[in-house]
Amino acid sequence: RTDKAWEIFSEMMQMGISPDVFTFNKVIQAFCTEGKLEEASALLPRMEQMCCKPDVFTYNVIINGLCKRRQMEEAGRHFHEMLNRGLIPSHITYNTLIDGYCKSGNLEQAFEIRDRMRGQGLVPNLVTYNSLINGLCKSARMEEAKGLLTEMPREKLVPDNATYSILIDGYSRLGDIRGALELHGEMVRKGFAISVFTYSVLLNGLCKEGRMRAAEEILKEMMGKALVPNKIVYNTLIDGYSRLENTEAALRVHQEMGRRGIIPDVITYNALMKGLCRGHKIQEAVELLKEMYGMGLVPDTVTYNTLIDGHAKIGNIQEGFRLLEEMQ
RNA sequence: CUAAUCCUAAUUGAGCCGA
Repeated sequence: RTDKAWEIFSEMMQMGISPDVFTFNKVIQAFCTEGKLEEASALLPRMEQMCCKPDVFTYNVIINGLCKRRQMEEAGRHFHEMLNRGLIPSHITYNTLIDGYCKSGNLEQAFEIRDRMRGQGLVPNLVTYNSLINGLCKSARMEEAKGLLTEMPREKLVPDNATYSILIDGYSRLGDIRGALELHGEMVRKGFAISVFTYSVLLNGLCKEGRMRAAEEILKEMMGKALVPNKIVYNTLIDGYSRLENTEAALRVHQEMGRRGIIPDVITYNALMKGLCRGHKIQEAVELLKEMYGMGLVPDTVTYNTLIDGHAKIGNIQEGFRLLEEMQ
């Protein structure tokens, strides 16, 4: 809501209340999260003339906005700009850049930033490790990822739920369910407080492999620890059953989530429709479209693509085109 | 208010590219 933020910001200036660094940082952050990075950068000179110099937070926010949009060259420029201004980058500055480079697939540069961080006397922390491990996992470099995990205790760092879920997800996406389950077993053995989030990652891995029996077991284990499944957990299971065209089971999970008072979202319905379409139960899928509307949910591109694809696959091109028009 | 604002992990479609 940059519009609103900007409005209030202007209003406070009109009232003669001068903004401070904090105020500016918030406005800049708002622009960044909306992807209006030009506007965000344009505020730097303005804040200087109005009240104050940009601080490390200011730069972190901007660099993060650029990293999130994979504009790494520009992020690097801002990083150097902050150095030129005599500002000392923090852990967060470095972590932000490391994550950005990892997500852009430039692991080399990510590690270089880590070294630079060390050179400045800053010790890589948990987020640094998690970001790098994530980068390695996404590049299918599991050995090195695991290597970083084992290196953590030497740095007096304790892996957290993010660390484990990153690795479990990494193994899962490479089809290495054993590796994923092994890590899970390690957490259980250690008596680690596994979160619902982490469970959902493992469940997703099992579901993608069609291991629904195992998934149900893990779900039981989770609930046995008094953890409450959330929407994502249910959506994941529905997707798993849908991939196997087990529409009965998918619908059963859908009902179960309703019984537990969890409101389905667009993803829930998209996953259900996928199963029905694959099982050639297109009519039922279309029924769900109505049900969605009834719940105040707005079908998205995925919804329509699923249905159009379903119709196309059974040769009902005409209905496919009708849906195409309906979505426009 | 202010030990305030900034960093890391999960769920849905089709197509394209690649093997």
